[in-house]
Amino acid sequence: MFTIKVGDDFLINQILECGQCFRYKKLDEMSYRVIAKGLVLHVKQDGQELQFDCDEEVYDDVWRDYFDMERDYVSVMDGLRKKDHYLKEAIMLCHGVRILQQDVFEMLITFILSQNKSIPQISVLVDRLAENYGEKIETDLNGLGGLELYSFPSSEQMQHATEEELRALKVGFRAPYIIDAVEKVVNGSVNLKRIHHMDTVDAREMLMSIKGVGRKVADCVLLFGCGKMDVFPIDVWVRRIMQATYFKDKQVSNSEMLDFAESYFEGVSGIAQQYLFYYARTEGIGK
DNA sequence: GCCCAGGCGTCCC
DNA sequence: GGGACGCATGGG
Repeated sequence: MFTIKVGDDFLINQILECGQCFRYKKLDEMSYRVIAKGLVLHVKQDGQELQFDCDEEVYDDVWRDYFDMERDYVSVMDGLRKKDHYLKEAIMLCHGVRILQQDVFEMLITFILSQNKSIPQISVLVDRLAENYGEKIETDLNGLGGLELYSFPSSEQMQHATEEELRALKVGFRAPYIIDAVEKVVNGSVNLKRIHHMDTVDAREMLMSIKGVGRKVADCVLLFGCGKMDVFPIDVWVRRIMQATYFKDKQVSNSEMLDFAESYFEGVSGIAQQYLFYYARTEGIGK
């Protein structure tokens, strides 16, 4: 057990439920189980106290980075709040959201799966891939009652997966996309070891060489798996809220929206996107 | 049965 | 570059 103090820029429920993470389970009010980095974590927040069921060393090695603890979200929010009343209201409700630093390969496959799926359905598919290709996680936790948990597979663990196998897991038309992604990652033409150090534009171009990876999926991978804060994934929800706010009086294309976002949000468009996304979903904007 | 879901590839202009 | 359409599958 390890406990730290957090400010009001950290709300575990908002962080996990804002649509970036697909491998958590709510156990109780502000209490969750998360599977990430080949580990199971139980985390609970009680006001300013954040409790991890691990020791300090594991926190320092794994979870500090995962929860993006070194980034100053207070400053980011201060900058964004000043810009307009939409951001001000979004941040008032979503001030506890942070961008998780998740595994790149997991994000790649997860967001390939995400197309034309609802968020709960994506979780089902991700779990199914983990159960079939990942490793059973050994835990010494009490109260799991025989529950088996599986880590998300590495590219190596998936490299012999076949299209028929994947279709049997009900990934549908995304099966060949996953095959192509695994192949390119394994053979190195998409180098995920180097991607963190690459320029956003180059990294995006590399990801988009994979069949089934377009601008939106690539930008989600860059944001949630590579720490690139200067991207702006546009999905149906972001499109709705952007039309309802910054582009009230005219229909705009995605590229117009992107041009606007990348200059207006000044290098933290990805974080702004996440506030707007969570805000749009919780407030049901455009629905 | 119909529509929609964190889109994308293909075809066509 | 941009619009129309098909794509597997499941839920409402």
